[in-house]
Amino acid sequence: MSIIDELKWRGLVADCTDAVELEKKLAAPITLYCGFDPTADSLHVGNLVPLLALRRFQLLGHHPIAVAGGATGSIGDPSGKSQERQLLTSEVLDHNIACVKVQLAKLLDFETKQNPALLVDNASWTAGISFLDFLRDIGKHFSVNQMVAKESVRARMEDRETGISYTEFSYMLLQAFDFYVLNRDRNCELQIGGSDQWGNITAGSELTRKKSGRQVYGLTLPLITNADGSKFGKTVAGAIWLDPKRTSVYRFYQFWINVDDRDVIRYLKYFTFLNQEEIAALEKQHTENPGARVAHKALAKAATDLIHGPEATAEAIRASEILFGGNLEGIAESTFNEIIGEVPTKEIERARLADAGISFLDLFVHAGLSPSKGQGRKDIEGGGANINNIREASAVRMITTADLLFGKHLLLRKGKKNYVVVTAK
RNA sequence: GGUAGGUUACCCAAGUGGCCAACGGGGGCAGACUGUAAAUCUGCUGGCUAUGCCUUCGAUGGUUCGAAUCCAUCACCUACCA
Repeated sequence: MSIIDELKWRGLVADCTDAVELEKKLAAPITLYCGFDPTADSLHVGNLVPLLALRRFQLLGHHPIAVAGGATGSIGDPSGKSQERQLLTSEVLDHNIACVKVQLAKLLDFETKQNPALLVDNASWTAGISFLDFLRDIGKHFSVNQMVAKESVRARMEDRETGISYTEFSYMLLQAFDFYVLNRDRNCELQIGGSDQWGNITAGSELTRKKSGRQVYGLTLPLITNADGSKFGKTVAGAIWLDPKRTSVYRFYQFWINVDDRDVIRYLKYFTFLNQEEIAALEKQHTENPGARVAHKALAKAATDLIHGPEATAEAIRASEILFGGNLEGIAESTFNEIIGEVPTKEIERARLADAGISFLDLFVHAGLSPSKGQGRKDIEGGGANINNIREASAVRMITTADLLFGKHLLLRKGKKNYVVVTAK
């Protein structure tokens, strides 16, 4: 199967330049790139689609280049942003790049002899260029009239309240320059990116054509949307990150388990490497018996595997089975220990549980399940609070050492899904 | 620079002297139903040492027994004019 067919059945082609020519070109291995700006010290699930797309290309023999945006990231892409952004300090930027590079490196194959992936930083070719040279060599090829017409710029120009700084306005030139340089130095002929990158990508292919007379291509991936209209990959607590220090493996796994029924098949296509037959089989099972959530489990397992590896995934699955598998009655200590470290854990001094103990309300707030005592009282009296998986509706019920599981732990829960283990020490 | 209007809780938005911790909607949290789903219905949605107390309606100062509401000054925003 060609890469284009592969992307098409997965619903991963939003737009591309000159589809016919591009398809011919892709019959033989080519070099392509995708940029990732280090806006934080971790990528999040939203970055996953283009990143996995690079890998899909690699699996079918093409040469992927992941570009860490040391230069572009220092400017800030106005695409899809309604507000001018705060510039990152160079220390933060350096830290972010270092972290993001590690994550990029995990999902691409740099070892293969055939078509090893490449990781470069665009700061390496922009750093040495003087402003004057850039204006003369690159700026000359851009028409401000056209730049202003691009959606990302126009939206900000029309919004008189926020406007757009000259810095962000120039972002497009830098990204276009990347494409030109990568084509010149590495014979890179295709750039992929999210659909919000369309303007930046076409700017790059035009610059390359004007400067080197070479035809290069662009392909954009769709913006992922949730069925209920909310933003993909964002929860109230914030983004779902790839870094386990920011989003625990358990929470990462749970994120996929909790995907809307209407989205799960689409996401299997977007976020896993399961093939057409495998996904069709899952779709069949999902349609026949959605309650079994076979597709959700497959999605969560595959996605978590990909990012965190099979071992951590197995632990997250096991913890999920224990917590959502029914009651904890007669559970073995070793089994219970499997959920520690997966769900958030809080410590409490053993002395506070001695004698009269601590009120359930105070314990609940201590565990961080409620932001304040007022809210905690409402949560508890509303019947949403559990200790050791038994509902406790009295805020003043005293919790003592007698409540400890295995003489050590308390399992608190708010609602159906929010667990915290409180450990006495 | 002139004139008019605005600034209320996470967001939108009522309230124009006491009944206001502040209507309503969205969002969020929780409960019921279910499948750790969707839809629906219900409750909650400033804090506390809690039948009461404290802080909050752009900022500061004032009038009043009493202010989100009236007055003054300042800041910011919007519209029209220059």
